[in-house]
Amino acid sequence: MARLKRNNPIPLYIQLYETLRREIQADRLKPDEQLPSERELCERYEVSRMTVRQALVDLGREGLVYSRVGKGTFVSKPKIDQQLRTLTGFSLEMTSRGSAPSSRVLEARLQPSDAGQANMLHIPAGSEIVILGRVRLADGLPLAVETVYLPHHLCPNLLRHDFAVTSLYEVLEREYSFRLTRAEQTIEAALANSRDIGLLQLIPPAPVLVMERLTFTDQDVLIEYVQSTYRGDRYKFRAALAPRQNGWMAQ
Amino acid sequence: MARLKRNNPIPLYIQLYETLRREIQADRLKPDEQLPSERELCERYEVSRMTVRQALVDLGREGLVYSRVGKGTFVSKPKIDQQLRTLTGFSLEMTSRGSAPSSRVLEARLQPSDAGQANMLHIPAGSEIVILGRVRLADGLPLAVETVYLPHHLCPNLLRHDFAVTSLYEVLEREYSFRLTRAEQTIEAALANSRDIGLLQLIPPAPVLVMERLTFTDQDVLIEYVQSTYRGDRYKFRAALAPRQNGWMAQ
DNA sequence: TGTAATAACCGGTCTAGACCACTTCATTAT
DNA sequence: ATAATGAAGTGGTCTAGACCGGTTATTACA
Repeated sequence: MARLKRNNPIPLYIQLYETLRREIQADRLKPDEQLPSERELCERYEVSRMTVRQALVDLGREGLVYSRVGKGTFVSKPKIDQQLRTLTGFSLEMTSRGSAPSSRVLEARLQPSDAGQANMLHIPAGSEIVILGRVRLADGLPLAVETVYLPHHLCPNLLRHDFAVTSLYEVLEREYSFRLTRAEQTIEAALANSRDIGLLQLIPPAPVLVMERLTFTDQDVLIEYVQSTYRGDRYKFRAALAPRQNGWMAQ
Repeated sequence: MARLKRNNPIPLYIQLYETLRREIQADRLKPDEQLPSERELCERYEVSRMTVRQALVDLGREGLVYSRVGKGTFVSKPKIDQQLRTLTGFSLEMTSRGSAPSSRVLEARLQPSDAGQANMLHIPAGSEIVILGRVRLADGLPLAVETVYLPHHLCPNLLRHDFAVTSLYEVLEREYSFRLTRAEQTIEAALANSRDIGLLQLIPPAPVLVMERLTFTDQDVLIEYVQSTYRGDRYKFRAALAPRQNGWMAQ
């Protein structure tokens, strides 16, 4: 059992949160299995109960665990649809719902940014950006067309990866050590244009979901602008809404 | 200044949360105005700092306030687009973005539920449901077609209100004392059908956003099923996504 | 007068307890 | 055998402190 590191810039409750999350996502803790009680976790990890609760509360807010007074805390069943409140990439999302993700790269290049792109990414006009265009497939069927714009100076040499088989988010996290922590996303309906129709094998007129996303790192650095077009007949967004959490550990 | 009630089933941190929320929503605390410091709130309300923080954390999670280390906690600027994470009705949402909401009632009646409706609302098949169909307008222009299904036994005499001018959520909260606290919502793209085209004054083929929502009370009672069709050219959903709160109060 | 050190204050994290209501289960009394 | 009881364990809430690093205004020095 891993010990938590003291005198570390990473707070103890986040270390514990990530420890437990790894146990759950690696399936070492099965759905509906009971976690150690809060007081047991205190002893094992040598922290106070408030610290344990901060970790459990965060896990509960993300739907990974649920708690019952008098009984205990348990691992939740895995969710299927994309949870809007959770920031995941396409690959992770498809994997988690049991589909095999793949990609066909349409373009992967550098170019100087025009005024609009520079404004969107909060960089000086003319500075180089990485453009990555892909068709995203689930179980071999085209599901979305996605174009990502990144400031080149934040991720030099990004394009040496083959993004037909590699997850962009994994590279950004592992190789460049960016922690992607926040995003602003909009969703609207549109009619598929001729490009979408060809790439997604649609029959016009076809409705599509157009998703735009600005993703930020934990340092609040804007790292990507994504525009995705999803097939309207195959994709649905799901969100759990709550005007206030009823206590810390609602759900 | 109101005092918090002790020996009350409502936790102190929720009482404080609601006190501060009322101050903000009544505009007695203006955007970017600084709140009293955590230690000041401790003294004023005679609670410990952890309790104050639970209230502030909840306010922060909803975007009503934001905090800066070394500076203080401040009231956020009001948001414009619909925040997916926040549960609001159409009327409140339009008001908050500066549009005048109105409605045209298409149907308002009772009928026995069929199998599908009963299943959706978790009630016995054949028990009565209230059906309320409306065109929702913003500044006089049709924006959405909405049909709400409610179990009749939860809201008897609901239909004596004129829902052309009355907000359904306000009636449910004020008259029937339901606290609407949680919803499951899905969003997808579709082509407008002939009914939508007529009611929303669209020119075919036109894309629409179809939103479905199940709303629950604080007692976890399912109180409504809503299906809404929004004009794709006039409406956009916006969401702030976070994979984990970076600390409790990540803005 | 300008600047550097300092003290006061801020939110973020953490501790080591406490009491409560609820659940479960073993023990006891009927 | 069954029912009532009570103890043990659980999460939910709360207290009264503590230390840390970031921010800011003041103060003292050059």
